[in-house]
Amino acid sequence: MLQNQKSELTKQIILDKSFTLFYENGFKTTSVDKIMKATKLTKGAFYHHYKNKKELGLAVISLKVQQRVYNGMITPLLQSGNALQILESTFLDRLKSFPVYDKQHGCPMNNFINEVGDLEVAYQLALRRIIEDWKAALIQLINRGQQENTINKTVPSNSVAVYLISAFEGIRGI
Amino acid sequence: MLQNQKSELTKQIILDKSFTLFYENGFKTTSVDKIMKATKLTKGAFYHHYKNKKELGLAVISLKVQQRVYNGMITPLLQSGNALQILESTFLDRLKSFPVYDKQHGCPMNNFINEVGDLEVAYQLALRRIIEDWKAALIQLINRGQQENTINKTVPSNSVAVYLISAFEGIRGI
DNA sequence: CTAAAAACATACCTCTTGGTATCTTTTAAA
DNA sequence: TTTAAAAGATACCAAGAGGTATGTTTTTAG
Repeated sequence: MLQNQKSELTKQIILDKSFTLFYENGFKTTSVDKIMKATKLTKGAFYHHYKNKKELGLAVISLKVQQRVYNGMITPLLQSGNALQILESTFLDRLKSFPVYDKQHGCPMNNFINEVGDLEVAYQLALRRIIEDWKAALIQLINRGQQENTINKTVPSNSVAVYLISAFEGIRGI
Repeated sequence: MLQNQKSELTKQIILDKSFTLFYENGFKTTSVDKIMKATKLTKGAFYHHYKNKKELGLAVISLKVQQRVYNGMITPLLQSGNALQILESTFLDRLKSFPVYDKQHGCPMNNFINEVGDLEVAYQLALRRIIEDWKAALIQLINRGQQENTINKTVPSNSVAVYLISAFEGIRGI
C-alpha cells in the first residue's frame, strides 16, 4: 500500500473511532489507550500521527463535528426556494432524522462545548467558529426571506438565528 | 463544638466546595483530592462522611443542584397572579439575573446531564426527577392560565412545558 | 476522669492517565 | 538490492485517580 494512502487511512480510522468514543463516553473519559484498542492499533501509531490528545480533539472537532453540522444544518439552508419553508424543514427534518443512538447521546458539538469548551481556548475557538458559520447561514436565509416577503420583515434576523440555535441545541440536549 | 453540628458543618463545606468545583471544572475532572484541598481538610474526613465519590455526586445533585432549580425556576411559578405573566417573568428574570460567572459556566443541571447523565443510572434518575418536577410545575401553571383564560386553550401544556425547558437550557448552554 | 466512639489525619496501594524512548517492520528512493 | 525514512509496536515512566488501612485527636457518655 502506498505510504501516504496508508498514513491517511490510519489517521482517518483514529479520527472516526475517536469521534464515536468521544460522542458516546465524552472526551475526558476516553483515553488514548481506549481509542487505540478500538482501532486495533497501538499507542506508537497514535503518537506518530498526532502530537498529543489535544491535537486529536481539535482534529475531531474541525473534521468530524464541523462536517456533521454543515451536512445536517448549514448546507440545507443554502438551497433555493421558499426561505421560511427551508428554515422549517431543515430543523424539523433534522430532529426527525435522529435515531435512538443520537437521541441518547445528544449533540456532539454541544457535548464538546459543555465538556471542554471552557477548558482550552483552542477548543473554544474551533467550536465557536462552527456556531458562527451556522449563525451566518441562518441570518443570510432569514434576510433573503425578508427581501422576498416570505418572512416577516420586523423580526431581528440576528436574534432569531441565535434563538434557533439555542433552542435546537436545548432540545437536542434535553 | 457539638458532634452532630460539626459533622453537618463539614458535610456542608464539602458539599458546597464540590458543587463549585463541579460547576467550574466538571465532575469527572474534579478529584476528591482537589475538593479536600479546597476545604482545607483531608481525604480521611471525606471518606468518613461519604461512602465514595458517586455518593457525593448524588448528594450534590439532590441537595445543591435541585435547590437551585427549585429556587430559580420552580418556586416562582407557584405564585398567585396572572399565569402568563408569571411564566414570562420567571424565565426572563432568571435569564437576566445570571452574573458573568454563571453565563460562562452554563447550567449546573445541564452540565451534569451532559457529563454523567448517561454514565450512571443513579444520576439519570436524580436529574430526571428535577426535570419532571420542573415540567409538572410548568404544566400546572399553564393549565391554570388556560382555565383562567389568560393562556390560549388550544396549546398543549405538556409539549409547551418540554419546549420551554429545552429552549431555556439551550440558551443557558449556548 | 475514663473509655469508647466519632471526627479527622497520614500513609499507602492499585489502576489509569498522557506521554516518551526505543525497537521492529514496512515502504520509498537510489 | 541496499539504505534511509516513515509507520507501527513494545516497554516504560511520572503524575493523578479512587479508595483503604491505620493512626491521632476530639467529643460524648457513664
